[in-house]
Amino acid sequence: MSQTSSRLLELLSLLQARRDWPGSELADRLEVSGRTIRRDMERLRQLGYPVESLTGPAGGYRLRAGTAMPPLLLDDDEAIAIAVGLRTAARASVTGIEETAVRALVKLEQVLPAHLRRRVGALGSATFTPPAAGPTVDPQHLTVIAAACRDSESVRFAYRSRDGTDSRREVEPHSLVNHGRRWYLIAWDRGREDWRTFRVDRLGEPVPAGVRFGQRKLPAKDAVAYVEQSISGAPNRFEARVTLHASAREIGSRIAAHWGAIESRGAHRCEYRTGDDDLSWLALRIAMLGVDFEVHEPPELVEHVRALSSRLLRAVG
Amino acid sequence: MSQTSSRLLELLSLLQARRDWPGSELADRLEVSGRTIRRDMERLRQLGYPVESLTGPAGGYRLRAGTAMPPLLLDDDEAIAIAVGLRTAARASVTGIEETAVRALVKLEQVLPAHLRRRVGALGSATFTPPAAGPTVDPQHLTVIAAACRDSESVRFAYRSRDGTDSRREVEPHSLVNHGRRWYLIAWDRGREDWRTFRVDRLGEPVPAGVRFGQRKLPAKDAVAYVEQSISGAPNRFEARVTLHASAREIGSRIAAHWGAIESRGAHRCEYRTGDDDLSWLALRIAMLGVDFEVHEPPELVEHVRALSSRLLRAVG
DNA sequence: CTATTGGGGACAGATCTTGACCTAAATTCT
DNA sequence: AGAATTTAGGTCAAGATCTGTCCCCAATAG
Repeated sequence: MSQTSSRLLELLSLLQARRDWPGSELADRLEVSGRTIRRDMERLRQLGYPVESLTGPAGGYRLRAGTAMPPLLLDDDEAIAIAVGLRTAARASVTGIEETAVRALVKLEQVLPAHLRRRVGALGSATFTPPAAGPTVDPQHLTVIAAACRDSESVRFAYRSRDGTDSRREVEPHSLVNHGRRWYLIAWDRGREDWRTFRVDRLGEPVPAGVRFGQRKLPAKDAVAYVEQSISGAPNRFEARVTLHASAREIGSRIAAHWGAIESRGAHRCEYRTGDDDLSWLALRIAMLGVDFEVHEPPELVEHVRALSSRLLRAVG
Repeated sequence: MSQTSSRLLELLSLLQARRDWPGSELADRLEVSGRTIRRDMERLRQLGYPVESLTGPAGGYRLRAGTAMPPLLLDDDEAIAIAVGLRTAARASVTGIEETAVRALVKLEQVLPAHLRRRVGALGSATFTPPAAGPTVDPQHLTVIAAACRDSESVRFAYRSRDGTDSRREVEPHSLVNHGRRWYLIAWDRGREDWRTFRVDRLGEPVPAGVRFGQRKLPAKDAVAYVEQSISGAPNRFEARVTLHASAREIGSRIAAHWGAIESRGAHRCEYRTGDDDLSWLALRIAMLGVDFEVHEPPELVEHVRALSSRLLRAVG
């Protein structure tokens, strides 16, 4: 039944797997006549997929880039590569596509066969994460929560608040926001009967609670605004000010805009301002620039750099 | 024409965008009767997509994970997120999925609409790449070459050899191999009339030459073996041996296996061996572990760490 | 010029699709 | 327990679609 539909899908799959396909080969593979293949191409074109064709010997069909995305037909390995890629993109915190990456990840994981999911999990744990990078978010947590947001389903999880006390929460998730290298969950806390923001790196074992809920109105313009006003009272980070012995041009080409501001201080000097929660990570980020520098603020960073320096000296001396 | 096929695709798209869909809403949206929706679900199930359904109020349809990947129907933003994610996965050089990531990227880029490709390019340049990480590969180069390998199409590019001489090449690409944090292209060099391996980070402006060719037989067991025998004479890297002041367990949990070998030297000591082409990157990777250490080899690394230490000391006065 | 490959019109028979109507089963809410 | 809601699916008839065959045309590489 519906042989036509499945044949069209298979055709799309073949056209994505290789660039050029002679019609006769397609007819052979799909066990239909050449005439039907020509008609299928006509159908695909009518569906909006731009199929190019070349006549003559060495001719054939070819799927071009069009104006809209066609359905992607992936084999197992490709699906895994995409899942792994999206996980790192979701963690990146610099490109500005983290939230979209999570959305795509939710879509992918919803239909990802179980055996592939296991392989993704195994690969994910092999990724190199510098310990100085601060607490990292489990991509699995992100997808569970994002799925719950999308489907208006409440979630239960364990939470460790800033002061270290543990608790169990049941919330109605509203949205998941990436802000300043951190993920925040905005949700209505069922127990507290109020809105709360949770740092995703501080919650554990999120599980969908299976209870659907109606949308509540967020007491802010939008989710990002809410996060900003929630965390503004507790910036929880170090703001560094350093002078780099290099031109602003030279440095600017090597640093993404999200990572701090650069101001020129002459041909061979510039000032770099950047912030972070984690001193080690902050220090290394500056050291990685590979130029001489001077740390002005904060005093904790001065102390940290000094400690790092002596550790390195001990290492070789 | 072929309304059924396009409706099935739209149905798949809707089922991927949200989890639960009441049949009536689907019927409404697709402007068909409820009976047709039920029949479509039957069709999808026969095509192998596991559609779950719940009866009663709050019931509806839901696409579950099955045993095979269904076609992924992405919106523009999601496609971009996937492209960006795959680019970073292709560059990762630790997870072992780089080659698959490139293959998926080729598939995606072949059908990626032009306006989306521009957005991907813009985002890619905003990524943070530590300057100490050594020469990086342009993902665009990777996809051009991988596509040429897949489609047996020859390629032209500029190449700078190890000793710094520039040349233009026209080759018949055989395969693209990721080996030891580097990308290598194995190809038949048309000008030299022999097999060559090229480091992808040293080639520029690859363009498909439009000439198809027949497969030649590679003079080695497989592509990986060929790369290994080609580069074995020129390891071109530093091998570090350091003692870390921490237990092997503690360190092992923070380092991916690909990044080096760890051997226990008692409860509070372990030996770490790792290699790299770039001293800065090597030094920082060790420093990032956040524990005290001693560098034994190579002497260049000792010197480099000493220099880094004094730079840090200068930075804080 | 010739062989090869896609494009497509016409036709007939087979097959599929759809909505309408109806009954059954499962599940939630009252 | 009972009412309401939602999916499941059988049946039917009218209409649309699909397929293979046969045929000729246009473009292209060698």
